[in-house]
Amino acid sequence: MADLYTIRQLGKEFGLTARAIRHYEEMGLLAPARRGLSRLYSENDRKRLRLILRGRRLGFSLEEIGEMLTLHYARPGEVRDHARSQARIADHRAKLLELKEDVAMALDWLQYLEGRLTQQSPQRA
Amino acid sequence: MADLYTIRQLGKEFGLTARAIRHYEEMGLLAPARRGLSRLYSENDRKRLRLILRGRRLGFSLEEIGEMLTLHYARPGEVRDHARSQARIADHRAKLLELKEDVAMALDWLQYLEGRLTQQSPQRA
DNA sequence: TTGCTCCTCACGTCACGTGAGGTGGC
DNA sequence: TTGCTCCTCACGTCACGTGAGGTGGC
Repeated sequence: MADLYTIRQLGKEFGLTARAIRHYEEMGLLAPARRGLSRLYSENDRKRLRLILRGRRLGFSLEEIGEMLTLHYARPGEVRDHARSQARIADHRAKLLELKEDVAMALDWLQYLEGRLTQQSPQRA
Repeated sequence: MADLYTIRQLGKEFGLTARAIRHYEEMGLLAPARRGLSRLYSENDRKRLRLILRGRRLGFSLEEIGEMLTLHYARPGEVRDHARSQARIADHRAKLLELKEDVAMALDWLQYLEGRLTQQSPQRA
């Protein structure tokens, strides 16, 4: 009935080891159901994992990601420290805007490196 | 005469500990001059450090960054494995384009979270 | 019973953080 | 001599990787 995933299935889908996924659980970012000792991940767990991985790629710590997940899954009325949440969002936005600049500059840099490589010293068979 | 920096000066400028900068040297990414036991960083060392930090923010390993620095500072004729270098550049470009998407999605997400926060449950003093 | 996947330790690794304890030149 | 900054170990931390050794259901 419900779409359920084993840890290896999720790992394969996202290119993770089972250990990594268990680590996110140890850190309080996931709380899958169990069938006996085995973990069973719901569609919602899968969505949380997707958010976790995006946060990691962007350079956020698991703690920061946990905060944002709590904010994301809380109903607006449940959010405790409103001012703090807004400040964290502002900080993260600032970091992302800098990262955006970094990405653009790095893409230009790769372009430059590639140009130098292909222009001169063509493969002499 | 020459613009020279101490390890703390560079650390302060880039928001790093001296330990971090020494670590990059241990990993072979920097090779500052010495005055006695103390390290002295040139303008070129400073530029290398800037590139190292951008690479780190973008999620590359120190080993990957080292490769790219070697490529960057080599004269085109000196580049050994041409095909490999182009492949690495292509891989990094692909990663950066995905990261660009991640940044855009995360910025939208923050917008959404902030909207939910400010719309409803206005601070009741 | 054999295979496969799951599990829980538990030590290793990468990129540093953080003192501990000591030296050097204005 | 006092302060400051530098140094070299060396152990700690975060986010996992990587076996070791064992269990469970098709």
